[in-house]
Amino acid sequence: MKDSIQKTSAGRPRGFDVEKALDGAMRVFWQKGFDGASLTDLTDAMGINRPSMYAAFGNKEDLYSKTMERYVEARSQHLGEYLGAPTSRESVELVLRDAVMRFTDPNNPNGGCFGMQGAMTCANVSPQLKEHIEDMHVALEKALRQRFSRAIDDGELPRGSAADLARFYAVIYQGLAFQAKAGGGRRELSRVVDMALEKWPRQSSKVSKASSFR
Amino acid sequence: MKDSIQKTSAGRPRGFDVEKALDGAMRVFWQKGFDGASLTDLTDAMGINRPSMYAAFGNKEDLYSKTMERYVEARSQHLGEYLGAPTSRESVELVLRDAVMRFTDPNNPNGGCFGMQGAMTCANVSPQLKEHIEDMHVALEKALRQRFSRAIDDGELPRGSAADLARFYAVIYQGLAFQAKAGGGRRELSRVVDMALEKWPRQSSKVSKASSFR
DNA sequence: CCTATTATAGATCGATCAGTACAGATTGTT
DNA sequence: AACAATCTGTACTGATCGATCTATAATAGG
Repeated sequence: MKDSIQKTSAGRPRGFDVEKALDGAMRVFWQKGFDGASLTDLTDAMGINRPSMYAAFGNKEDLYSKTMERYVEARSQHLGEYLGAPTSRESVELVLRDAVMRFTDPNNPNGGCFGMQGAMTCANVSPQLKEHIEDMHVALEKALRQRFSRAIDDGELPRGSAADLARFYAVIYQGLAFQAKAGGGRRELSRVVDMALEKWPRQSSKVSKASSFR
Repeated sequence: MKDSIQKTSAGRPRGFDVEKALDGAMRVFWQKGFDGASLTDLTDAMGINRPSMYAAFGNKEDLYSKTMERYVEARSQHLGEYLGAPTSRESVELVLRDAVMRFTDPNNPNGGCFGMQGAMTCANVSPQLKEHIEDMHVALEKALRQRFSRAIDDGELPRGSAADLARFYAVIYQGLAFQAKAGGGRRELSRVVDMALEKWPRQSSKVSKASSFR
């Protein structure tokens, strides 16, 4: 039989696209959270009915887990690219600029970050999934920290600053995600990124010039 | 009878403390979100039964609204004090330090900020309440902006920086709240506050000098 | 064609949801 | 003591929840 290669499995073929369905489910979970999304909401958005969903994905929590996985996979792929930039500062800037674009994407019905939405609404899921979601959020900070460590080795950054910088920009990232849901537009959030990469403004009376702030 | 002064209302007196009950409800809403919190969860935590809750607070959404009001009232009171500091920078520092303490308070079973939790889990509430929650979040940024405007008039800050600074520190605030839920400890978040009030670290070997991005 | 296998569709399951009816309990007023 | 008013506790409502049963449709291998 040599199955397992998912070749031509006998039987009626699936009448929907799994990834499209996951995208539909993600939209609903993103907008309503885990508890707020009902099976009716989900299957409607997925374009399938209940038994098809259960056969293909297991149950509601499994479906949630799979949408989350799909989301983080796409995200971490981009993250990897950005962290490949020559300097850590360029890397961070790429990450943050891209974040602003995504968080404020008008094509994205729900602003912000699906992963963060998940972390705030996963109170009623299994401990394992909860832990998995938590790990996911540490991933960004961890990736940044590794990138900054490399920058230290390269002489781009002073020693001992990797962990602090990683945490700082993780906070910026997450703050941007929330602010995007709270009315922050693309231009405004871009200014925040500018500032996060700059410094506290000089005293007024004089100066301002070099720091500029625009 | 000149009622309305809520004096000695005839009838059996209420057997519970309204504010204690609201605190119990807040804990549940904070942990589970609006959809995730069931009436059983809520009344258990409030120490009362269903009819008492409905008689005293209206319905689930009203209860949610009242816990939120109670939360923001306490918060805005402290905020007002902090913004009264001599300089805007002191004000911001007080706000952020206090935020870190609250977000990471071990007595607080749920980390982070209840208001932000609300913004992420209010998809299934009425549009009015949703709007009210949104306004609430703009309030911090607005208060900061006014404080920075005053600082500009005082000559503490360069002209035209109020809106940007307000948005920047609002992002920091909200990022801290989320990071507190994602494992960030008190020491780590305090370092982030330090950095938010400082500047990007100097280059180690040479410089990236004026390049400065953007 | 026949059988095995898998997916779809509608109906339905027990459990739980938010909300309430009703009877008893506790107060102030007369 | 009697009454009106208010709160509490139990049990219940219809609706909806997540999940499944059953029947039928569609495919592959024989």
